[in-house]
Amino acid sequence: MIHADLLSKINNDVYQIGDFLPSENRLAQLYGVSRETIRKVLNELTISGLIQKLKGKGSMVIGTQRSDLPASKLMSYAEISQKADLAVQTRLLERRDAALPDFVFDSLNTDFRQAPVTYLCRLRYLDERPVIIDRNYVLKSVCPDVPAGEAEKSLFHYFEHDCHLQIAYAKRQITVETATKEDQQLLNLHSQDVVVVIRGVTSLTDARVIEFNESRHRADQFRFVDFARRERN
Amino acid sequence: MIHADLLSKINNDVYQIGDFLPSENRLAQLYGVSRETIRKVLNELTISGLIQKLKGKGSMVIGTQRSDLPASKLMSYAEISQKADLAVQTRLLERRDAALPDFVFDSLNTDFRQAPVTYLCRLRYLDERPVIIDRNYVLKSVCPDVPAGEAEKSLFHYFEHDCHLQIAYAKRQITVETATKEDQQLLNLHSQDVVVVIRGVTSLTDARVIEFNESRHRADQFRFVDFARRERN
DNA sequence: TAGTGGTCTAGACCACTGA
DNA sequence: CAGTGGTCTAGACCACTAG
Repeated sequence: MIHADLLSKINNDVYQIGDFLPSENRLAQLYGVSRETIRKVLNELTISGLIQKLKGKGSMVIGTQRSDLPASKLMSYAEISQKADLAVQTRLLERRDAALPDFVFDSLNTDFRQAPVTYLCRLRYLDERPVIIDRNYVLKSVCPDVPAGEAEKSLFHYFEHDCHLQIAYAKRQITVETATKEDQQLLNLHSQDVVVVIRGVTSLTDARVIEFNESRHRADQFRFVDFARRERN
Repeated sequence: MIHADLLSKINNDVYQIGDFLPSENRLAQLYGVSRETIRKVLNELTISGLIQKLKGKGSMVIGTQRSDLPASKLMSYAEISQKADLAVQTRLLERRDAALPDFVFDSLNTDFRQAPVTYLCRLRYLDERPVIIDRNYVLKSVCPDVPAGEAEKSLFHYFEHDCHLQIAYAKRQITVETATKEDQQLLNLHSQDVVVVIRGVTSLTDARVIEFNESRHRADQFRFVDFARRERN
């Protein structure tokens, strides 16, 4: 893959921040493809915040993946941990069949009222300390069951490799809320502390919803990195 | 613009969530362009989270802009307020020449140590209540001056329309921190309260940095909406 | 089978940068 | 001026979906 090759060259400083990539025509020659094909790859790198194209000059490297790791990408906790090289642990606290509690999420998703789900509650540790409470509501209509063993590893991995379901996108919302009794207990917080709450819906490539989730983070451990491009009008 | 036209049709429910757009070939006919041109537009809508393409079936509408307005887009506060139709006010608290305080931002940007900037501190009100403290450090080398009048309106508007500088992208980081004395005073908080802090760097289309900024939000008013797509491997 | 999106091509013309 | 990226085209072949 051309994308993967350029990506690794950027991440490994073959092309450093501030450098220009070879021109589109040159890259087309080098990889033996047409210029439009190269442009599609460069476009992806642009969106990811790795390069900036300068008209008449070339494509300049402006970032790497390793520099802002725990980014806003759609990655599972397991994947992020692995990339970030952190000492991480997951403990499954609860796993049971349930109905989707309709008060938990936006009123918008009325289609899923009382839908049967597998409810998972997991506690994430960083350096032996609990930092995140993860709750997942996996729709049984899409994924009938989630083995306890898999839940302790990676949900995404289970969906994609064992169930052959392709995760495509997610909508998430970040807010800050006062810690509940349960938050305090599980994350070792005090009554006046707050947690960062991320609620979201995850969907597949065929646009079916597969799960709703809520992630409650210790505020002092929370960090969210974002890259945004301006809409050009 | 084809992009704008499809966008407005999605936002105005001409194509509703769950509907399929006309096929790529049909759209190419309708707009009198080639299919590849249509595909580029649909690709942008896909990235924005408005449609999902289903192989062999078509492009389904999965979201609108109005449904998740204050998104992770790169927009100024003035622009977001306008779109969201909020009763908003901005008060300029301070504006002076300064040197970029090197302790404020990542150690990475060493190029800018002690660079001359225009420092702005603004307080944002929502429904008469102060909710955000915005600090900007505008590089004088790129934008020599920022009139007080413009600062009270929109910085982005001033950059783009008066200075003819094109904003291209920004890197931002969200954290939660305990409120400083100044936070408490300006945002009417108590000593044990926290604020959501967004720090960022804004760059132009020619990859020059134009400003650093820090945005301190009342935690109870903070909300961040994100759409993320899974990298396909 | 016909229709859909996924990918790629070879070529054209433009606007912009820099020497 | 030559070289760069920006945009668009007309056509090809593929894999997938549905009837």
